[in-house]
Amino acid sequence: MAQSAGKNGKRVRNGDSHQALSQVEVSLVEFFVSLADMAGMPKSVGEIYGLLFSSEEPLAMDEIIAKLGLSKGSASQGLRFLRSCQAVRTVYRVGDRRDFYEPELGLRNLAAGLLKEKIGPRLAEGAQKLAQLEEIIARETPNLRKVHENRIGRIRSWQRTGQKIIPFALKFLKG
Amino acid sequence: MAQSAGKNGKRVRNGDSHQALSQVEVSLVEFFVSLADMAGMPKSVGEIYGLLFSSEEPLAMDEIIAKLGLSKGSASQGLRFLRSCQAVRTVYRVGDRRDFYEPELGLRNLAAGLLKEKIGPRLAEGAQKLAQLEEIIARETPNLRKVHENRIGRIRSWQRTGQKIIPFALKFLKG
DNA sequence: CGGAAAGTTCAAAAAATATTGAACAAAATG
DNA sequence: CATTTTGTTCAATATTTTTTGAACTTTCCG
Repeated sequence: MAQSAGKNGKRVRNGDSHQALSQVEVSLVEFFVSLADMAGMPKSVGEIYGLLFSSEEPLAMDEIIAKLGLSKGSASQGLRFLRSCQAVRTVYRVGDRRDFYEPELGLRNLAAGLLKEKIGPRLAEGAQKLAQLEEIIARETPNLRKVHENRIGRIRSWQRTGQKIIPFALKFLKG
Repeated sequence: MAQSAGKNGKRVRNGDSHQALSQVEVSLVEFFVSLADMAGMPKSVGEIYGLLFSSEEPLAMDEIIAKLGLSKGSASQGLRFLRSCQAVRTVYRVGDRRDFYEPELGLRNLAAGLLKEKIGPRLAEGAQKLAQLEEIIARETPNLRKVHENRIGRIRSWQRTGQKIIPFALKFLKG
């Protein structure tokens, strides 16, 4: 049977493949896929998080693969990414060699993970580039230097504002 | 001459093409290209904004094209995008048929523009999808429904938090 | 008008990104 | 050990996104 329904209602064949997802699963996966895409992450990452989010129980990689019809490679990389920003956690189960995954549900932790692991490093890079820029500007003629120093000052001010907001916003995200 | 230097210091040939950029211009363009990429925008958008940011005077499209070596198409679309989120403004000049562009420098305005024009609409979409989801869930068996309502509640709570933070952050961004 | 300058549009090409799957490693099992 | 299970890696492939440039519109100017 290609449309089997357990005790949990209608089942849907999505795309072309594999193990059926319920309507709710499909919708949640779509929801997180569009979030992922908004955040510039690969679709597969959204799919995986969405599936975990919709599941009461933690899932193992092979279950994720079966449900979403992803390749092993995608699943492995997607989970690696989600772990790396602490959007999912592994759960151990007695008598089962596989790693099970459950989603982080706290907005605060999700945001903090993303910030620390993904955004922070890039901002640091940016700060470094700015420093190099200062050096270059220092060697300019006084006239030009003035203009450029003014503009660079703008960016510095953006940075300061950002650094004031971030911890504040995180505090706001309690719960 | 391929390396001409005006009164404003060293000139650099970037990539392969066209009109030389100064070191500072190159660095600022690179800086904004990496920002753009962080924000999931095309490189050309970062280049254009970076060039305008580095320029004391507003620039016309053909000047941007000449300096960056972009195609007309990219320049036109890039500027359209930047206008659409109010990251650049057009400036009119007497006796010149072209539109000149200058960058918005206020972080507050930049953030507000992006939020209103690009992020807001997608969040609205998301809210709508959520509503559809509720309908689907309402038709589930009581057992499953309970689980899913709980999860959806999470997302709702994320939304509420987000909506509280945004205006607050914008106020923070004064200056 | 006729033509040139400014700018837009969009199909095709190029470049960047994500996904696949087969080969590999590590750990458990018997 | 040999074998199976679990998971990773990465070169090749597929997909998506960006860029290009030629055709087109519009406006300006003599």
